[in-house]
Amino acid sequence: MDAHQERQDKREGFRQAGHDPYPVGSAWKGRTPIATVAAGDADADPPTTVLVAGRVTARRDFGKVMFLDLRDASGRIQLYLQKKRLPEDRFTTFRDNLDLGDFLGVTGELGRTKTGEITVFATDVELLSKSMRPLPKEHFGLADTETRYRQRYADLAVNPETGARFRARSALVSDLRAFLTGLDFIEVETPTLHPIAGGATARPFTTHHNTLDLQLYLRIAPELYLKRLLVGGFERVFEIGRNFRNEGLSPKHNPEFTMLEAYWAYHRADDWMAATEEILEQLAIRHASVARQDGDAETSVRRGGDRIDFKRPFARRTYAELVAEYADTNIFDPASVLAAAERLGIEAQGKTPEKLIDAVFSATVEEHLVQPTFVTEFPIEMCPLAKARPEDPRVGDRFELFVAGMEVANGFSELNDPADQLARFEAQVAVKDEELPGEVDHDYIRALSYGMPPATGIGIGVDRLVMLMTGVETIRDVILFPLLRPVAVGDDEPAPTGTLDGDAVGNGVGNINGTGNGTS
RNA sequence: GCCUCCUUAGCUCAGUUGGUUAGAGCAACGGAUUCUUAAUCCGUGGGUCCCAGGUUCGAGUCCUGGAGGGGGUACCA
Repeated sequence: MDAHQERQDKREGFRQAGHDPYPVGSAWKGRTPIATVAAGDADADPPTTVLVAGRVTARRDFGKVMFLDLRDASGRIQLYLQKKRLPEDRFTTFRDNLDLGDFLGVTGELGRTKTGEITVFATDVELLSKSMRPLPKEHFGLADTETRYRQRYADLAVNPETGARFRARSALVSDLRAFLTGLDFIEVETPTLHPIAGGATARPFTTHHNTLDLQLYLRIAPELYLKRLLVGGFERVFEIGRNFRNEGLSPKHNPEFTMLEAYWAYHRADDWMAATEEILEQLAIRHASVARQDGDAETSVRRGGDRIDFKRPFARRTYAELVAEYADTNIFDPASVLAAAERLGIEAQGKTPEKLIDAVFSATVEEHLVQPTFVTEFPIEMCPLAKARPEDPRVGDRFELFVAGMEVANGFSELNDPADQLARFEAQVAVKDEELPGEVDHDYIRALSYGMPPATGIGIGVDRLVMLMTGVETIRDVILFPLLRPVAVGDDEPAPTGTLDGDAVGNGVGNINGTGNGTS
């Protein structure tokens, strides 16, 4: 008999004893979080009565008495079940049919065991949900990376550091939002279904809308919509949302990822650099403690063998001087760039000049940008949506922030000259590259032609930021359900058969038409 | 896409130059046990060694192909 059959028998055992294995359980709505109970007065006389609920994660059985560990989102507490303190037959039913992983609701008195441990001495216990599959053993954890990603629920259930990392992510995103709203930015939501995939260079996912018989793209960036809002008079806007790029997977890339984009009228790229280093320094102080060791500065994180310090100000280096330093190349001299590509074994054939420069930069400079560094003054050809710098029109008024060799943010002074923008769009379309838009976004040009105030915009890769702050080296560790190739899953829990009004069927058939909880 | 490494019980892992019936801990099952906490003690069951071929007297182990995953690389503002 396999483990699943044993649990089916136990579930039936609960039913036979009059316990619904899947009750609505609302009596525990008023339960106290376990951490709060555990911090309560265990020595009160008379003892405090408490209600707790959670998952059973350990069991120590003494025949007529039983210790359980109960865990909820806030923490863990020990339960003490004793036959004579519980209602008739309750102890026997639970002793015989309880499994690790089951959810219980418990009423009890807060007290201490002989060893002094704060414990809930149960006076009543209810099964709140039966677990039909053994969780990985808590003590050994779940180490297999594939299982942790495919079955994140199991990873979260047994590996506390996983849950902690995603709570840190949530808190960090809240802070990002609070920082911007504190500067009077307003948060907006723009379309993710785009008729033209613009605002970045990337291969898009395609999809189709039936009623309009329309080919659509999942957005590769929200940029062009957010700037339309600048035209409309929103002077400070931001969006936090998902972008989709149909490209390879790597420790730094997931096909869908979270981007913060923010646009700030009457400011220029320099202003975003200053604001960004302030934000990141604060985030490091507040959310990166798990990535630090004793004695590290409060603004620093560890990554591999490196200690990265987010203390302001960050380094500022121009693109040209970095390429000169690490590749001994003059980016403004095509012959010099070509020679560098040859030295580095980069295939120049079929690459536009700016792509070739970028390839040289990636191969030689990126790995050296470990400490937070703003790279500035990108060649203007690499900035199709940015203004040129008035001091040197060969370069855009643009920066990228690199940390640990990763691009974390990208910002510039936004091009608002409609004629210039149209010319650059037309040049992109002429290249006929899968990663460039296939047609000019004339509506965007029309918007610009109404007049867009001078402004600066920034995009921050939220997943990568969370990686840095939580000290992990793969993006899959900060995305709850990273993309994996699907595999067939066996069905070991057949739907109940027989009469539909039998007790064993319960309420399971009420939703068979597929109406979920969503609004419609 | 290419290179490379990994895949053994529910989980974490052993498994020698190819050699008897593939092991351990935890989990599970039966029993004992009224203060344990990785409880303890006695006993039991549990395997598509990722899949399919091949070599061999004999394959978890060697070879070929495939699948899934990790890393690298390519691609990637």
